[in-house]
Amino acid sequence: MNIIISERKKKTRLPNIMRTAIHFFVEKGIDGTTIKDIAKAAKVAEGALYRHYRSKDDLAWELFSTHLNQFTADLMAKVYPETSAKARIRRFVEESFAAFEEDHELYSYLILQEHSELEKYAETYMHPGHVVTKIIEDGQKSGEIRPGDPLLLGALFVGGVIRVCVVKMYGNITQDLKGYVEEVAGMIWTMLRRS
Amino acid sequence: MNIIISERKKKTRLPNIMRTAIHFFVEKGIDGTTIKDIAKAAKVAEGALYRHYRSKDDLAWELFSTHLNQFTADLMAKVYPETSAKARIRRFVEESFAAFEEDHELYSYLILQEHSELEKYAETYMHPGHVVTKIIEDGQKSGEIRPGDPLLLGALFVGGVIRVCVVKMYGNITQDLKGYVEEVAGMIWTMLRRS
Amino acid sequence: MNIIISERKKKTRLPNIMRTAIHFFVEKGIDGTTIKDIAKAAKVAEGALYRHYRSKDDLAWELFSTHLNQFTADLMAKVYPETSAKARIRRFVEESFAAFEEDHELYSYLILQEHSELEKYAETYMHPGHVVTKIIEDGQKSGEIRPGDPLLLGALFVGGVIRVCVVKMYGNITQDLKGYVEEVAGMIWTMLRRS
Amino acid sequence: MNIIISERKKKTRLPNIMRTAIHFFVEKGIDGTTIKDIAKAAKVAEGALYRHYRSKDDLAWELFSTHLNQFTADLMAKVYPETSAKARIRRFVEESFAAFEEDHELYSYLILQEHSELEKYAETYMHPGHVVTKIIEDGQKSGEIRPGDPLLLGALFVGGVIRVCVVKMYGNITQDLKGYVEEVAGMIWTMLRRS
DNA sequence: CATGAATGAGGTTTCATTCAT
DNA sequence: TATGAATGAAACCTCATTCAT
Repeated sequence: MNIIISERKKKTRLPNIMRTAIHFFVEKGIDGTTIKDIAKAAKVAEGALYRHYRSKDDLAWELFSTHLNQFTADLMAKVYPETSAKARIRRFVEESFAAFEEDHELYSYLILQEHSELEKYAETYMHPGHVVTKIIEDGQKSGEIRPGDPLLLGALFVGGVIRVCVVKMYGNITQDLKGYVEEVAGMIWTMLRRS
Repeated sequence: MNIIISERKKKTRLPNIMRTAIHFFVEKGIDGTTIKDIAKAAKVAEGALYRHYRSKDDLAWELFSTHLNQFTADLMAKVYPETSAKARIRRFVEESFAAFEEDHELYSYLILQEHSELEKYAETYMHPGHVVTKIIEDGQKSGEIRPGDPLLLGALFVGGVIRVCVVKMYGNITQDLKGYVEEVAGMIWTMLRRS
Repeated sequence: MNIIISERKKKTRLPNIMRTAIHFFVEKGIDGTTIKDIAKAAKVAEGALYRHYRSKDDLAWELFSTHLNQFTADLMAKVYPETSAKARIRRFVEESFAAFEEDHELYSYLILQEHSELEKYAETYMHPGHVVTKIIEDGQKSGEIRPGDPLLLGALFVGGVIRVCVVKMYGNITQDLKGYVEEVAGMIWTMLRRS
Repeated sequence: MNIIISERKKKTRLPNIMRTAIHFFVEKGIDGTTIKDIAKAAKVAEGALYRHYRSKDDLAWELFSTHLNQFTADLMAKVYPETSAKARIRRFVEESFAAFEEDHELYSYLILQEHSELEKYAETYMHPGHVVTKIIEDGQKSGEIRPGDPLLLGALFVGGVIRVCVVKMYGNITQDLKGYVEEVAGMIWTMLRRS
C-alpha cells in the first residue's frame, strides 16, 4: 500500500522576476523599488521585464491580483467542504497560517499591498474577507453563529487572523503559526458562536 | 450660569500643511503625492514647507510619529484608570472608535502608514499594540484573562479593532462606529476572558 | 528732421529655448534632437524646459503653430490692403521672401515641419495656402485671374514660392531672395492672369 | 486574337517589406515606426529585416534613393525624347502626375522624406529638380524659355508640380491629377516661355 | 521671511539590434 | 535560414530640493 503524503512546496514556484519583485516590494515598497533593482537581482535586462509586464505597476498588480485571487479560491475550496461553522473557521485559520508560513514574502506582500490595490481588486475579484463574511452569514442562518452585522463580525475574525501574521512578520512572534491554529480558531469560535 | 460642555472637535486641530499633507497621503500615497500638490492646496510656496520639515519623508514621519504617539498616550490615559480587564477592553474599543470617527483622515493615515513607518517607530515609541499587550498581561496576572501568549491574544484583539476601522474606511460599513462599541467590546471580552 | 527707418530685426526675437530648439530641429529633425541637446545649448537645465512646455512635442508644436499663425496673419494684413490681384501676388511674394531672409531658421522649420504638424494645425488655424486661395478666388471674381480650381492654381503659386525658399535653404541659390521678388511675382502673375 | 495592352500596375511592385515600411513611414514617420510594426504587418520576424537591410535607416534610405533615382531616370527617358521645351514640360507634368496617381504611398514617401534624405542623396544621384533645370537650360539656349536663373525658374516649375501632389495628398483635391495635366502644363508653360 | 523658478539626478520605458535555438 | 526573446543604451520626464530675489 502506498501512502502518498503530498506536502506543499516550501515556496510556491514563481517565475524568477515575480519572486524577485516580491522580495523587493516587501522590503522597500513598490515605489522604493526600481526596475533596475529587480532586473539586476533577477539577472535579466531591464527591458526584459517589459516583455512580461506592461509597466512596473502592472507587475505589482499582477502579483497582487493573481495570488490573492488564487489564495481566495484555495480558501473557498478548502473551507466549504466543511459542514459546520466551527470547522470552517478552524479550516480558514489553518489554511491562512499554513499559506503564510509556506511563503512569507508572498503573503506579506498581499497584506502590505492590500490598501494600495484593493480598491481596484475588489471590483473584480473575491478576497478572503468575502469568504469570512459568507462563513458568518451561513453560520447565522443555521443558528451556529451569533446575530450581528456579518461585516462587523467578519472584520473581527479576519482582522485577528491578519494581525497574527503581521505580528509574526515583524518578528515579535517567532513560533510557526501552524502551532497556533487550534488556539486561535478556538478563540475566534468562542467570540462568534451563538450564546 | 454657563455650562460649557466641551466636545471633542470634529477634527484634531492641525497646522494647515499637516492637514493638507494627510489628505493627499491618504488619497494618493506618500510617493504619489508631490510637494507641489501639498503646497498648492495649502496655499504656501513649495519652499515654505522646508522651513517646517526637513524633507517630504520627514513630514510623513512627523505626521505619523506625533499622532500615533499622542493617540497611544491618550489611550493609556483613558484605559488604565479602569480597574478591570473587561472595562479596559471596553474603553480601548470606545476610544479607538471615537478617535477614528472624529478624524477619519488622520487615523486612516496612521493605519495605512503603519507598515511603512512602524519599524522605525517601534524602536522609540509606544503604540496601541503595546497597550493591548499590557491589558492582556495584567488581566492574565489577575486571572481575568485566559492564559496564552499575550502577543497572540493581543493580535486578535487589536487586529479586530483595526479591521473594523478599515472596513468602515472602505465604505462597507456606513454606521458610526461608536454605535458598535458595546457589541465589539463584548465579543472581544468573550474571546479573551478566562473560561 | 529725423527720418527713422525702422528695419525689421535680423531675427525675430525669440525666447532662448525656442531659438535653440528651432536650430536643432532644423539641423537634426525633431526626433533627432534630444532634450539634452536643447538644454545644454540653451544653458538651462533639462527640467527647465518642462516649465514652459509640456513635452518635447508640445515645444515643437508651439513653435510651429505660433509662428505659422503669426506669419499668416502678417501676410493677410500686408496683402489685403492691396487692391489688385497682381499687387496682392507681388506683395505675397515680397513678404514671403522677406520673412524667409530675415529668419532662415524659423521659416525653414515651418517649411520642414509642415507635413508633420499640418494636419493638426489645419483644424484650427489659417495658413498661407488659405491666403493664396483667397487671392485667387477674389481675382477670379473680379475677372483678373484665369478660371480654374483655386486649389490647383493656388498650389502652383504657393508651391513655387515655397520651392524657391527650399532651393535657397539647400544653398543652391545664394543671392538674397528679396532681389527676386519682381521676377518671381511677375512670372506667377503671368501664369495666373486672365487671357 | 488577343491584344494585351499592358498598363502600368496600380502600384509599383515592391517586396512585401518595402511596401509595408513605406506604408508606416508615410503614416507615422520613420522615427514613429518601429521595426516591430513593420515586421508584424509584413508577417516576418523582426530579425528577418536585418537579412535584407543593415538597419532601419538603411531601409528608409534604400526606399528613398532607389525609387527617387528610378523615378528620375524614368522622367529623363520619357521627357527627353520630346524635342520642344513645351512638350518636355507637358511630359514632365504628365509623368509626375501619373506616377503619383499610380502609387500614392510611394510618391508621398518620396515627397515627405525629401528634406530628411536629400542632402545625402543629392551628393550621388539625380533628382527631378535636375531634370527640370536641364529642361529650362536647354530651353533657354534654344530661345524657347525666358531668361533667368534656371534654378529659380526650375523651383517655380517643380515646386508647383510637387505642391499639386501635396494638396491631393492632404485630400483637398479629390480628382485624379491626370485630368489636370493639360491645364497645369499649360500654365507652367505660360509662366516660363519667352515673351 | 516667503516665493517659485531652476536644477539635475534618477526613474521608467522604448526599441534597434543581436544571437541562441 | 528564420525566429523572436533578450539586451541595454539612451530617451523623456518628474519632482525633491535649493536659492536668488
